[in-house]
Amino acid sequence: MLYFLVVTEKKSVERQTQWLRGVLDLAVLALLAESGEDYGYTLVRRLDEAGLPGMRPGTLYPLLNRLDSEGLVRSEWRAGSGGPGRKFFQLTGQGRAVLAEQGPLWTEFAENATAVLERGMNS
Amino acid sequence: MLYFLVVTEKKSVERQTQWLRGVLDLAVLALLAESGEDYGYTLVRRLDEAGLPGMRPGTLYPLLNRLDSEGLVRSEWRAGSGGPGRKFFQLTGQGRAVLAEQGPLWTEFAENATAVLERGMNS
DNA sequence: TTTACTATTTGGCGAGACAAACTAGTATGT
DNA sequence: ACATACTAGTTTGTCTCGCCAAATAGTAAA
Repeated sequence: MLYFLVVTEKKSVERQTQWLRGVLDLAVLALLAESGEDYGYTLVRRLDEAGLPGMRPGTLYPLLNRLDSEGLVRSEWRAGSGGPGRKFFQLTGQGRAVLAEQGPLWTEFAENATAVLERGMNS
Repeated sequence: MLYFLVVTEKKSVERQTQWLRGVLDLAVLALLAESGEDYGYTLVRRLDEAGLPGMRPGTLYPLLNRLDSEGLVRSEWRAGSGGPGRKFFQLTGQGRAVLAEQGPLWTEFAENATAVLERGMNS
């Protein structure tokens, strides 16, 4: 019974991380748009607070570098005030454009998916 | 310029297919809950009508078999009235339980993600 | 018998998320 | 001085799942 609980809980976590696929990068762009700039470590916290928990460094940092090499963000090393150096990221014009273009598409998709699930659950 | 258009359009499509990860199976369970039973070919159409377009047979059929082997649906071959045989799927109790448990989690996740994106877009 | 529509199967590919281990700078308590 | 803990970022190998393409086949209409 405990085993069952553990398994289903693990499965839920795995599923939620699947859900992040494809929208995590938009979420990061959105957080950068909101704060002007930020670095990886605190972005993890902000994602967590925003209800998108469980981000691992091995997920976020490669993503940030990917966004960088795609030109959606730019990065700059700065000395850390208390702690090691930090790589600050900020949105580029291109990044802002992608966010403006893809954000509404996500909203629409999410609404459609939610509608399907709720119709199914109420039958 | 045309090249650019083609590329960004392709990227959008790619992104939307990423969004399906982890929720496509719930959507299929929901459609089966709604209709009692159904088979692959028409599920593609129903997904399309529900705003989750572009499903390929190479995606849906393996998914249905996965759900079958996980015990979330059960399947039965029946002769097709006009056309080849059809493999009908219907929800099991376990499938219904998974839908009831995971569906609300999706709703919550989708709302959180949407909120983050919208805060980002309005700043 | 050719064409078109319906229906399912199979195989290979690739993006990206994970876990885990690693490097390192700073701060705190003893 | 030393151990410990916290902050910060990197690297590597593995796995899932959705994609594309192509094969297989039954039925129906021309």
